[in-house]
Amino acid sequence: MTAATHTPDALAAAEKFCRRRNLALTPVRRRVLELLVDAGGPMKAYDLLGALKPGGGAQPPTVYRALDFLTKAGLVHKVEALNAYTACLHGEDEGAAELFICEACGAVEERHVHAEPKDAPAGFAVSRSVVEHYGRCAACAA
Amino acid sequence: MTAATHTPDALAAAEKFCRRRNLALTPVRRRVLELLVDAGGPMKAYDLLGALKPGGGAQPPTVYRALDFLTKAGLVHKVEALNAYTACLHGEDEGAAELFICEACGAVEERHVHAEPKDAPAGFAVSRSVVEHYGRCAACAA
DNA sequence: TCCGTAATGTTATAATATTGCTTTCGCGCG
DNA sequence: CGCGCGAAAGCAATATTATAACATTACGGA
Repeated sequence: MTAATHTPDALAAAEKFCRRRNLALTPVRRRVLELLVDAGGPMKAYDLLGALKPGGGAQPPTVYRALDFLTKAGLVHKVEALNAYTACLHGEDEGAAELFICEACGAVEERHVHAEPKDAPAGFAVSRSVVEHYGRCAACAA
Repeated sequence: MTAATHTPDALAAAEKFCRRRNLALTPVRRRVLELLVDAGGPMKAYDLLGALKPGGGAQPPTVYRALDFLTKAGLVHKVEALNAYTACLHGEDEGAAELFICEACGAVEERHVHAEPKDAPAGFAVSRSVVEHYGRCAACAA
């Protein structure tokens, strides 16, 4: 079975989100999202792979395709500097995600930026931003 | 020979920078920096590797160690979302680097942020930030 | 000289990600 | 029903990015 400790609403919300947009939240995709939600923080693709099918049956494309779908849907973000992936629970389209990653406990907090960068080069049109702050969260402060 | 089209001052400045800090800008490190400066934009580690010793003699650790040194010295930045590396020519320690990367021509513009993020979670102490904006530069505007 | 340290060389392998092709499945339609 | 279509998943192979572990060299000081 797939019992889990996640906030029960998170997956239900994702399902509603997908249904409204006519996106197919298939079992594999749902399961990947569930693993990320339960983890409460970033996971590596190969850890997801291992967790997906403990027997070792799943292949890399399975998880990468699911992550690709979830990322495009906005339900997951890639943490670029960690090569990891984290669930995004806000449910609505927002500006660029800004991530605060605690290097001690691994927790990720997410904020959303609506403003364009103030100091962009003249004429530069931003289409996508990666903003990641590493440090220590309040609970892990030295 | 190692003739190059780089701004002649860039490497001289890097040498001065290292001398003042007692950092060893060895031939390999210098050559990697030179390749990045000449490229005028981000390069992948294995492209640097290929360019370092056309005969194929260089091994991955050679270039990764040089990049590690240059990154720590602040002379090179890793472009996280591209798994690439770009020369940083400003010469002095600054706040976090903020990169504007043109997806059409590959050019990278660099700015420096001195401010802490305004919307950090309470008590979060930032030690390092990754800020990368992707889009089109003025010259490549649609 | 002899040692200690920093840098580099060398070999192997780990970790991350993609390509290309096949198979399955649900669904609309004749 | 039976067929064909398209989306998703399975599967095998391989590409790309990065590191570990150990040997060798070069150079400065005791």
